[in-house]
Amino acid sequence: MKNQDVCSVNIVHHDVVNKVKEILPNDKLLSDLADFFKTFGDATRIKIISALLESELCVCDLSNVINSSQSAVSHQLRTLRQARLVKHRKEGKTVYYSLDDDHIKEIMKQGLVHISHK
Amino acid sequence: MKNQDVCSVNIVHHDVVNKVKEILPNDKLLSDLADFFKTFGDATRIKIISALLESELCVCDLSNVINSSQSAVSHQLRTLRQARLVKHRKEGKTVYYSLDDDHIKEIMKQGLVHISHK
DNA sequence: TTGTTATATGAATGACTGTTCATATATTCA
DNA sequence: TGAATATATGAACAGTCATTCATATAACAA
Repeated sequence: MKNQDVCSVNIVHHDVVNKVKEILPNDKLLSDLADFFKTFGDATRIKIISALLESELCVCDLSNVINSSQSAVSHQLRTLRQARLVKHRKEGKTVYYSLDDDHIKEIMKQGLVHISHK
Repeated sequence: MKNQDVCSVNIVHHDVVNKVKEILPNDKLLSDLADFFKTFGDATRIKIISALLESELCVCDLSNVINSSQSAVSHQLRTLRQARLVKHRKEGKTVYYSLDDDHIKEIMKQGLVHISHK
């Protein structure tokens, strides 16, 4: 299935491959990391996160700010909640969302720096 | 279509909404940012990036290190190339890939810190 | 209780994406 | 030139995902 069988015979750099294999984090961790970034990989969610960088907001406000339907926002907030990127508090009928963590701001900043440099 | 029509009548916080709307980056930038993060949002690509954090590698080495087929790796390298996350140099039949930019290491580090804290 | 409003959610749909398989290209070697 | 090897790529397929629509839930007000 994998081409290890084919390729292991003629690996170009045995030593480098082995060294990298040792240092590489395990699959579970890397898969979790991919899932974490995947959460940032959608325009609607990025807009929600960006908006929440500025201020706590309720669902209706959010849907207004980023110009998406209430349902779409609600679905994406669910995703963000499950990824533990946002937290929420309830006040009567209204639910207020905010960012869960300061790393998020840092990651967004790094991303912006990167794409601005290109 | 959007629920602005419904919701603008009874926005809970007019002032906050307007302030956030002003500060929020434009759609194009946020969309680019989402695309940037989307590139990190796949296990195969994260593995490739992680491997390249350690050392420059050719396609065959990469496919060995992360245990994926040569074709799958090649396809994902194309994606990473288009996102300008990796660069490559050719030496005979062999193509060596490496990370394009130091921001990438920083972003990976931040991501790891985040998921490790949860 | 009844009506209204804010939010959540399930189902359906269309679009997107990653892998595989087969094949093409390019380079080296005999 | 012909064979072998490293990499790239197009097509097809399967799985994933974001949105919409309809509806449910929950809280408040009359």
